[in-house]
Parts: sequence; structure tokens; C-alpha cells
Amino acid sequence: MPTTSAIPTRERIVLASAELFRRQGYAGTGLKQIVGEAGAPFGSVYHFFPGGKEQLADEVLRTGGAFFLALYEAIVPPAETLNAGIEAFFAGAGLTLEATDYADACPIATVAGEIASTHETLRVATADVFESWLDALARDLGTAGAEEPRALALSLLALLEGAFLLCRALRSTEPMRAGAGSALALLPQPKEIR
Amino acid sequence: MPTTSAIPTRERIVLASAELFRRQGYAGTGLKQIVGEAGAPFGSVYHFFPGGKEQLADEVLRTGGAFFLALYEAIVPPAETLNAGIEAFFAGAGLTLEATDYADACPIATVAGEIASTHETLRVATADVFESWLDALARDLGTAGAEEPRALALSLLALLEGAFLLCRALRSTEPMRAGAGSALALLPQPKEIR
DNA sequence: GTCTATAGAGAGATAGAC
DNA sequence: GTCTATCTCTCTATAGAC
Repeated sequence: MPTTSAIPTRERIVLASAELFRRQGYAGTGLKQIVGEAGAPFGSVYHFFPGGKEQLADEVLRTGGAFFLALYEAIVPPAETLNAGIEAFFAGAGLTLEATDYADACPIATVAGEIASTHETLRVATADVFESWLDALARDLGTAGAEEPRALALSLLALLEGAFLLCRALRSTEPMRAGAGSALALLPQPKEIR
Repeated sequence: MPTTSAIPTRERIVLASAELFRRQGYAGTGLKQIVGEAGAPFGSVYHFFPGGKEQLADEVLRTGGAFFLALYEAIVPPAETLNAGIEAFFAGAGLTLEATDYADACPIATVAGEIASTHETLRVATADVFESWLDALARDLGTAGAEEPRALALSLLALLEGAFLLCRALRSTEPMRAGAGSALALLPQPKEIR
């Protein structure tokens, strides 16, 4: 262990921003709070992100989106069946909500809602992230035999996002469990003898 | 410069706040912007809402929730079948999104997401509103023969909320149409006469 | 390059004139 | 009671010391 700092300053800023943005939103999170949480000097934000808060948020949304996609890829495709994979993903979402006192839900939804009509470049970033998720989900749905993979992917993602919001507002995982049940009902049923 | 106004100052403030909060969120909307939009003097906010921004937001969330519930009651129960009512409600949501350039979605979702972990009194307000909607929806689902009305109501509301978010981010009504299709698939099928 | 100090704008909130 | 003027605080952003 030659040197001290484990995580570089730039990365600490991105990680702290990701956590705060998803919990408090974009406008509700100040750069002062971010550098405080990251243990970084204020000027580092503009050293690493000359475009300021908006450039930082853009990168946070895209990296958070990529991380969530990787989580999906690690859980769903390796599962024995698509149903089991989707069920595990919803269950994991509920566990994370409980473990974080209903703070950590979708990494981009809170920001997506508040900036959709006001910050066009960030809106595009959220759209790109959602499309990347939809592509992966539709791919797996098609493989599993869904007739309209794109439409079903949209519905399943909407179910998840809506359940995230309701769970946080109601402080309960009941909406996530209900959403999981409905998700399974919408999936193409595994081939069976009829 | 008008000497009198048809709508009282207090109501104009609430209406302007409702529009701005749902589009820009709570932290993203300033009181200065609200009174500017409402054509009211700044001091009126603290005259009518001594509790400041948070008291104003609490009332905005609750009145917006009641209005949306009234919209539901006006569209869904009078419909010939529950399926037709739900379909009409989703269709209306899509039309409103298009007509407002994807600005007007759920009246409380944007705020609900950003304050869930930071403003407990507002979080309770959003929870109360969601529960009032769920009660009405579960009531109608039970009447229509759903086996688990509460769980299904949660899923349908999650579908709607998630579709709202995706529509705004993608600037398309495709998620709302997909959500409507899935909503109908989840509903209890109308009894057949034989 | 890293970090501090501060500028300038705008926030929420308040006091007091009328 | 209605409305104006201003207070203090915090925000994003920048300049410059080290």
C-alpha cells in the first residue's frame, strides 16, 4: 500500500453526488453539500467538471444508469427463468429500500422527474439511460417469447419506477411486492402443456 | 394593471404553485417565481401561509390530490365498464401530456420523489393523497370482482406513475399506451353471459 | 493542480409603511 | 390587511493564493 487515498477525488465527488441526487433531487442538493460529503475541496468540482453542476449531474445520471444496467445483467439473465430473474430483481429493490430507510430507489428517477421540463440536456441523459434499460429488458423478453417485447418492457419499467415512488412515499415495501406480482402476471408464461 | 381579479389572491397562489411544483419540483421552484406567476405581492405568501413554503406546499399537494381524485371519480365510475373507464383515464393522461408539452403529469409525483427523504410533513401529505386514490381504485376493483383489490390498485397506480415519468423523460406517449395495455390485461375480465 | 476566499445572484423570511 | 423594501442566508461560480 504505497499511497493513502483509496478513491480518487473525482470519483468521490461523483459517488457522493449520485447518493444525494437520488435522495434529494437535483435542485435540492447543493454543491457545498456534495463536496462536504465527498471530503473534497469546493474548487475540485469546477476543476473536474468545468461545466459546473449540470455537467456533474449529466455524468452522475449516465454512470448511475450504467451501474443499474449492470445490476440487471448480473441478476436477470443468469437466472434459471426470466420469471425468477424479474422476481429476484423486484425483491432486491424492496430489500434495498428497507435497508436504506427508503432512500435509495432508482438512481435517476428523482432527478428525471424534476428536470424533465427545465434542463433539456439532463432530460436527454435520463432518456438515454431509460432506453438502455429498455433495450436490455426487451431483448430478454423477446428471448422468453413475449409478443410485444418493447411494450412489455415499458410496462415493466413503469411498474418498477411507480413502485419505487409509492414505496418511498408510503414508507412500505407493499407497492413493490404488489408490483412484482403484477410483473409476473404480465410476463409470457413458461411453456407448459395445456 | 387590474384593479380587481376574478380569482382571489390566495387561490391564485395555490394554483400557480401547483403548476410550478408539478413541473419543476419543490426545491426548484422559488416563492418569487410563484408570486410572479400568480400576480400577487410577495408578502401575500406569508400572509396566507404563515408556515411559509412548506405550509403552502402541503396545501398544494392535498388540493391537487383531491382534484385528481375528483377527475378519477368523474371518468372511471360512470363508464360502462371498469375496463373502459381505466382505458379512458390512461388515454386522457396521454392527451394531457401531449397538450402540455409533457409538463403536466401527476400533480404530486415530482414533489413526492424529491421530498420523500427530506421533508417528513410533505411526505405524509403525499402518502395521504396516494392512499385516497388507492381507496377509490380498490373500491372499484373490488366491485368489478378483483380478488386482491388493494394489491391490484397499487400496481395500477404504479403503472400510471411510472408511465408518467417515462413519458416525460422520453417525450413520448408510448409508455402511457403500453401501460394502458398492461393495465387492461391485469384487470379482472368482465363476466361473460352465457 | 489543489484548495481557499469571495463575488454576485437569488433564496426564504420579516418588518413596517400605507 | 395589502404590499414594498430589505434582511440574512445559501446558492453557483470564479479568482487567485499556495
